[in-house]
Amino acid sequence: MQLNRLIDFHKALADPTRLRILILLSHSPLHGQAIAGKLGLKPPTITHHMTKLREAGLVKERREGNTIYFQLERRVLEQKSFAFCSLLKEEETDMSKTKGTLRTEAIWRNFFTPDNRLKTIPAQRKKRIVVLHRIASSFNHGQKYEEKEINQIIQRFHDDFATLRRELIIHQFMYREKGIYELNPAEMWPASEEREI
Amino acid sequence: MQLNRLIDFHKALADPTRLRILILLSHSPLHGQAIAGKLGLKPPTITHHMTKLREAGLVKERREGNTIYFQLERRVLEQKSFAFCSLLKEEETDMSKTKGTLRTEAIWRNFFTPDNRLKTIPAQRKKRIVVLHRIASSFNHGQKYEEKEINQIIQRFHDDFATLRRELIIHQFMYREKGIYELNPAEMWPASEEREI
DNA sequence: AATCTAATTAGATATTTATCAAATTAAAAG
DNA sequence: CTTTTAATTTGATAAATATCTAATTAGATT
Repeated sequence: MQLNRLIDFHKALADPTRLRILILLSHSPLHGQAIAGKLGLKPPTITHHMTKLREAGLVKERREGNTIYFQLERRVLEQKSFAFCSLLKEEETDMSKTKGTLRTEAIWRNFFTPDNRLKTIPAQRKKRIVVLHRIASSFNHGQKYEEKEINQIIQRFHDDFATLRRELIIHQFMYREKGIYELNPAEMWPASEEREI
Repeated sequence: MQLNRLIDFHKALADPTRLRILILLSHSPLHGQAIAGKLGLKPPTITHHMTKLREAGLVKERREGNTIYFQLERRVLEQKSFAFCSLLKEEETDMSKTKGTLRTEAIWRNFFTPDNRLKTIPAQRKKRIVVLHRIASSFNHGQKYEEKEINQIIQRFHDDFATLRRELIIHQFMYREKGIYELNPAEMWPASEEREI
């Protein structure tokens, strides 16, 4: 499991001293004693923290003569910041693959072609919701979309993107603000089946 | 300082048990005993962890009869995941507002050590101007300096104070009159910048 | 070779924290 | 009002960890 890497990353950011170190390094690279000086700590303490930051991949170092400069790895920071969110998303799609109920699958078979096109928009509300679920899942949580992009993506399923777009809003899969669309959190999505709890 | 909130957030994600809880909740809301069962832990332990997750804003709860369902707050998770990156970016733009553009910072990183020494005198005129800017800024407008003082101050940056002093004059950062030096008004200083990216 | 400097390691201490068993509380159901 | 049930609080324990001083190491410089 690579959960451990994730934990080490979050542990690295779970300490005030280390956050302050990273903030300092965001201005410019620094060597150990400079950091110690600015934070009012002793060099061994800095070594301790730099070890953890290094293990998390958040800093790299270069030697210059006798002194070692530490330097922030911004890209790693950004990648790992979202790692857990991504993991949850994977889990989610895995789940819906294995857990999609028979009933749902039947609806899919009826309304989607094998290459993922929507044959017709279901008239019955419950079936329509199931279909909308699948369409909404092609968008990413947290990402903002312009109407053009929305239409494009919906059109991969069906040509009547206007109706489907409106349905996504009506049933709270997404919301619109000043022409920008974004997914609602999954908890706001309508349940497509009975509750399982 | 809202650093504490950030720390609490990362602490929340810095424990394997809590990550597993969040993964469970990403599938569906669950009540305490269910979580305890799935993880092979006792209810008090779950209470302990849910307290921390709640304080970090990562879960909310709803009561149903006697049992309490916990539910993941995806939006909060996504927002806070990037919070520290955003903070660093703000820091950075603050820096460049007060101290110069990104390009300037790159030059600084290349030519100055972290403790403000000039590694080498840039050969390229534009870069030299940027460097001279920083050195000239250590003098006060309106104050008169003797050559000895000038040398001393420049020497804090680089041992070749003669060259740098001459450059400061040539590029009109300062002028000399009867052995007395003084800064020119800032409007006479050469522009160090082309444009920001 | 001898010395200097920055960094690291080792060892000690105090704080935090993950976990559990036992006791208690809160709310619903009888 | 009493009982039931899930959750919480309390108190204890073991593990992790942030910090320091003192000793050591790794590289440069003389």
